[in-house]
Amino acid sequence: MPELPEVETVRRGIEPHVTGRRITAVRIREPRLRWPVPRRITTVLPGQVIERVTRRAKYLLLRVERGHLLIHLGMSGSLRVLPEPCPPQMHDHLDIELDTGTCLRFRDPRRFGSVLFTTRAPERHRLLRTLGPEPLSDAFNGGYLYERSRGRRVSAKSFLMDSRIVAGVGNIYASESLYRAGIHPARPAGRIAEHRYDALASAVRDTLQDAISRGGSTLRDFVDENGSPGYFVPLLEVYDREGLPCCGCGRGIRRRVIGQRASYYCAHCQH
DNA sequence: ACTGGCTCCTGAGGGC
DNA sequence: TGCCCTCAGGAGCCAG
Repeated sequence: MPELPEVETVRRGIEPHVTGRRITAVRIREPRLRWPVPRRITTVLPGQVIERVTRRAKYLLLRVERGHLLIHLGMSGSLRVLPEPCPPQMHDHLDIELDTGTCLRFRDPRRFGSVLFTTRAPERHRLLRTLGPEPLSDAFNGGYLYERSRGRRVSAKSFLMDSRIVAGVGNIYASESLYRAGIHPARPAGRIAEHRYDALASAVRDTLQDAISRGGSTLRDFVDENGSPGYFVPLLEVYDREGLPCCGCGRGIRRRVIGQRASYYCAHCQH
């Protein structure tokens, strides 16, 4: 599933192909996503130039002249740059055709993704305005986490996955970061010392940054009709490794559901 | 203000 | 080989 590093990889992958390009047509084939794809983008977007592609949390933002297209990949969404027309397949929800003749195609079998359009400042959009700081920004640090966590009884893992606290840290990287920081995922967020939050903030940043670097080097070419939609196999130390030896102590990795989410950790190395 | 639980949907994977 | 059942998963939303 696309986590923040994959979304960033997708952003970097499509950026050179769409920036500065004028949209010639938008075709919606299957509007049913998490929210219906707004019909008006088929009339509003054509003629507009895509000025830049940015990311906020796991949302991709395509800035056009008179608004922003918000794209979320959900858990099975992908964006591909098609150099020339090719027949759409099942779950291909929409095409954004460009003046270069290339086509940006959005596909999402499980329909947890979304494609929305706003003419207002994107940070004011209801889905973006409640988001906490970006995990790779300076605003995200141990002191910030410590302050926000006082009095909170939720688990460290749920706390870290709360997008109002920090944006875009999903299930996989929450487990990985807590492991790196030596913090037990079920520990109440309000009962973690500040220096441990310093370690956690660094772990989150390093884990995501490592994965982004890996994504950048793993991808051959983003322009590929059949190939890679931007996913890659990240280097994971605990996620989905139940029963396998901990890289640190050799004891078995455990799996436990915390906050309705599978969590993986080492009971010996994390407290 | 917090917290936990529900929801959307499909494909993968296990059991038989 | 094939069918059926269960379930994971992002994250907004709602109820308590």
